Amino acid sequence: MNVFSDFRDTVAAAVAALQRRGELPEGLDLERITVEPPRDPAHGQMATNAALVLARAARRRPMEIAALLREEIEGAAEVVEAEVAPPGFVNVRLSDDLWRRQIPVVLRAGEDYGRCDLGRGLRVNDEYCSANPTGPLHVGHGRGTVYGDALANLLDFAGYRVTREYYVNDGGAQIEAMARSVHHRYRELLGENPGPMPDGLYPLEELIPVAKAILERDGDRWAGRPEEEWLELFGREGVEAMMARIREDLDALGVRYDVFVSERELIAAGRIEEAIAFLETKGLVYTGTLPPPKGKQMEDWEPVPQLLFRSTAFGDDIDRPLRRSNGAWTYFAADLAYHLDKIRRGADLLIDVWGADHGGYVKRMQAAVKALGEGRAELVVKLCQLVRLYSGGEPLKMSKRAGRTVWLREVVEEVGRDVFRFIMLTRKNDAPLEFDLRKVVEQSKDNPVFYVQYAHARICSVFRNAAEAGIATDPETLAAAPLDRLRDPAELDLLRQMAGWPRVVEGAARSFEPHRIAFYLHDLAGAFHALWTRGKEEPGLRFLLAGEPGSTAARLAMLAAVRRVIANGLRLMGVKPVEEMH
RNA sequence: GCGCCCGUAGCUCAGUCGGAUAGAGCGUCGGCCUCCGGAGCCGAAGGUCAGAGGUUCGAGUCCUCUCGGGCGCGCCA
Repeated sequence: MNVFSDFRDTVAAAVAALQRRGELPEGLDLERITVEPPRDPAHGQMATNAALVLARAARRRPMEIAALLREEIEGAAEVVEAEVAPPGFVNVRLSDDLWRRQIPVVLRAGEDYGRCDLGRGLRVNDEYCSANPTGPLHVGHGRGTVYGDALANLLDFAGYRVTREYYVNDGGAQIEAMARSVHHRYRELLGENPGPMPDGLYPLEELIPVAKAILERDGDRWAGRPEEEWLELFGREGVEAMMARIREDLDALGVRYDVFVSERELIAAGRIEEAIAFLETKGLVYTGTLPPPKGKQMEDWEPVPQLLFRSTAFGDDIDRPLRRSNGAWTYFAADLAYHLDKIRRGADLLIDVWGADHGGYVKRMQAAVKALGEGRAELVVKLCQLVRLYSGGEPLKMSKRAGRTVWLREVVEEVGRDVFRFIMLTRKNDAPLEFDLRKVVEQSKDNPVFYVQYAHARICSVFRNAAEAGIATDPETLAAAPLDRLRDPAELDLLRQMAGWPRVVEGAARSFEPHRIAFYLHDLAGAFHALWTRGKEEPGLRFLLAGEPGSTAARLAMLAAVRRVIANGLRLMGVKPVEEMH
């Protein structure tokens, strides 16, 4: 299917041949054998460590095994040259033709080029963003949201069955706080002058329209009434309005979900009791008293017997409370119900994307999933570090106080969806990310998005020029192109980079690291830009050559394939490939 | 005090399942626009991979410890 997995088969065949000849023992562990393009081009285009890995079990010297492997591999198809390098690598040069033949492979596969079956249809539930419905999304939410969305694209492409999910925390104390905030605004609108927004409530301006809508519909009937009468209504109206706003924010980012799950509905359906009853049957729930946290001053700490989940049985540091002293369920209890719900809906792998400030929650949730899934479901938590926002080198403080928060949508509207998404994916999820608003819009040089998009646009430009010159660019012509005209090292280098795409997809999917796509595309674009500039110095290397229809067709086929790979990569990132730069 | 994450070039960061002489962008210095789009290309300088042990044929990568930074640490979500 791709050059790398094919060569892996070649190596495996060579090992098997040596086993038949009695040079290597049977029953070797081939798992640790790797096949990879060496960093140093002097080491060929493909290298394997097979001899090094097998030496111990085979009780032979690595160099001896390597020499034997070299003989076998040299006879294999597409291998031009194989050599042994100390301490026992076998380095291989593959035929130019093999690389050229990747062009029709790419063109035929089209949008599916790079798709693989790594996931084998495994059902993945990918939950990301899940911001509380108490306000619009801010910039900090954007990173996890883009990460989770790109990860979903990636895993889908790698053969997983992905559900994209948003957990709406519409049931906790924060909703009551929002309800009171709306009521406060309601009283303001009635001219009651209730004073400044009390601490712990939300001073967001975005809640004023919610209060206004209630006022217009219900008049002053909730004024001066006890909380029990209006709290739920105000909370529900607030959640509805904020979720509508959040959906707009998600739209602006180009993020779509399959499922929104409401915490309130789970609770109303008795799912918490269900989850806890299930754990009780396993003997994992008990009433006990937790020790005070060490090293942290807790003046008001009092020993309180609570209903606890025995998470220590699954690697957590302490057992975790399920009920508060006032009898209410903890957030963790609701999360048990929610994760049980995910498992029951049929997920083999759960992915939770959280902010780094939730790191302390990982162990207990993994313990919970182990207990609830009885070992059948796995929970992977990906923590996204903070986004440090700057403007022209000056840090922007993002405090919770009203007016200082930077809303996601403002930023997306300012820099554009594609730029925002790409930048969010230029860092590993567990590394902090610097985002400078002004640099990103003013200085495109600092912006890897444009570098990649420029490559795509330049290729499109070549095709526009070809069309103007009356050169055929239809798929049949490109498919019939004499690809052996592609002989320049820079051309072959570009083809080799391009052929690495399936390997990048696999690696990125395996490690849940969509950022690898961004770096790969940057490198691929680099190889293309380099070739482009060579054409300035050596006119014979230009893509469109008057009087040489064969070479022109071959180069157009190559460009079409490279453009395809760039487009596929950008698509997984959720970034639009552009045909022209402005 | 405990747990999790991080420490790689002046800055921001990559670094493949443990592979060979550690890379990119920005910044600095020097080159390339009669020519398919210069938002581009080529070159130079810049590194005790925080430190010390260990495992291994081989460690930026795995293990232990130390130092430094971030996040978190009953009944908040």
